Amino acid sequence: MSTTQQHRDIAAHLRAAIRNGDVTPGDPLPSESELCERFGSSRGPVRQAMATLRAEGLVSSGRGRRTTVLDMVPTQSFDGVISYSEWCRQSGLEPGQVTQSVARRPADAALAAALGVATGAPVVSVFRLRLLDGEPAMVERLNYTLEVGRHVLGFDTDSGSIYQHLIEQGVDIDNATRTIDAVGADEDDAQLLGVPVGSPLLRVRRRAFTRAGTPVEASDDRYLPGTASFTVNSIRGNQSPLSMVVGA
Amino acid sequence: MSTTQQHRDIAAHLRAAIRNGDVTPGDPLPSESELCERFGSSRGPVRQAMATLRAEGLVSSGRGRRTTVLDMVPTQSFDGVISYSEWCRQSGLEPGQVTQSVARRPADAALAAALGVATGAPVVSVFRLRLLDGEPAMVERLNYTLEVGRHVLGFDTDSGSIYQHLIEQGVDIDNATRTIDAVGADEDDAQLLGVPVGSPLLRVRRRAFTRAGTPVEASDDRYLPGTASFTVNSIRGNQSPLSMVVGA
DNA sequence: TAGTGGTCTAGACCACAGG
DNA sequence: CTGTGGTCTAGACCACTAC
Repeated sequence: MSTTQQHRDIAAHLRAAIRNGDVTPGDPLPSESELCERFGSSRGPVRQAMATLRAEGLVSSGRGRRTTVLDMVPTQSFDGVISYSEWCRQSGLEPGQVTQSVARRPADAALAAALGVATGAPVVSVFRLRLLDGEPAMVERLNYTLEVGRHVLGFDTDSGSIYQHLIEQGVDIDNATRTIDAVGADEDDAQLLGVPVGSPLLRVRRRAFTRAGTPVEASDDRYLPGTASFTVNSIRGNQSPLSMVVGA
Repeated sequence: MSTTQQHRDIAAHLRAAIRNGDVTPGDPLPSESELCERFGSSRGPVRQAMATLRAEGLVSSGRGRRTTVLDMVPTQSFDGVISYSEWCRQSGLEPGQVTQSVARRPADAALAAALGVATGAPVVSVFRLRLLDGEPAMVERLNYTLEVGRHVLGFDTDSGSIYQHLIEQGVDIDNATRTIDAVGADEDDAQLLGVPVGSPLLRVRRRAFTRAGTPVEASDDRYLPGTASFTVNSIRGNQSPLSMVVGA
């Protein structure tokens, strides 16, 4: 929104050129001075646009070298990162959900630690089977602090995106951490997804925070293999925001 | 390396302050003008340092707001991303490897596509069990184009990092894409890792490229659950370089 | 050696959050 | 309102690559 920003225009223009195939992987992008002329701007906005593309994993650059196009890697908005419904829509697929339970209950030690509350403090938990184009795809276990979860208790969890609902209620969700690993299906997972107990599932645990750093959500999503995978692009000389760590 | 760079100094100083606990999650960082004074620099380098911290998921900022510290999230160098040995060392653990086979063989259709060569063209494949502090942790299947793989054929693959060796040979590895999902152990995996066939494993497939975009490596690593997981931090208003995609 | 991207300066205006 | 971070300008020098 807001007025047009040069660096966004420039980045969008280059992104489009890459996606259209006007410049193909391995080709150089126009030089910065050329882009300055073409967009009638100074070097600042051009460099900011380049930094964006670099962060998205679309291009690689370096001293003396021309900036070159890498293989196209899809990126994802924050909404798509945190909301299954939004992710489905961005992928052109139909999300669905079958609520198993919505409950206010006391937090066990692990959940309390994740949400930054005392053990036994009340939290709101949602347990849903999620569908992809009508087929079982993921088992979702959401847990919210009471302050946030109270907006969930009065919401029809079969109707769609809880995240969307929370944003509309003015809940401040600013950042999230996801931890990805593999687990075997437990009995609930197995029954809902229609696979044997112990079958491999891709587990994504998510913690979401306010701007001030207060935890608001701690969740556990388990995907059927083949329905979802994660892709990340790393470039030499960049620190990767994704890290592999030892242990569960 | 090279002369001291202000933006790196500033970023390093702030990173250290965060890790030392001088500023704790939720606290504001010094304002940009304050940092300009303290480091005797103009705003450019300060903003570049902030952009780095933001990309690393360490801080969150926005118009009018102070830049605030998020929970500390480990980041990873490109070397750590691509090299198991380097990752272990960064984690303070001892890497190990037991080579099962090193072979020059013709590529099947899938591998040929991944490496950008013709089906049946010769490639170099390495199959190793990797250890973490002496215990089985991961099954590694590496595949290189012939031009790169010829440096591997004469290398003692039980001695350590192939990536390190390739870099020393002057191989140009500039960027890599990792795709993460879950699979069941096949017979080879099961035997080497000491788990039943079908047990959940975390699979990381990696494709590595030169600056010009030529594929050089296509690999498949399968981790025992509990030995490795991935963590990523996402911030509202940023595009995430990690994306979740439909399908295997 | 010519041109590139990386770094830096010293200014400026604006949108927005907070008191 | 004041101060913040976001955006932008118009210059400059340097390290490096490719020729």
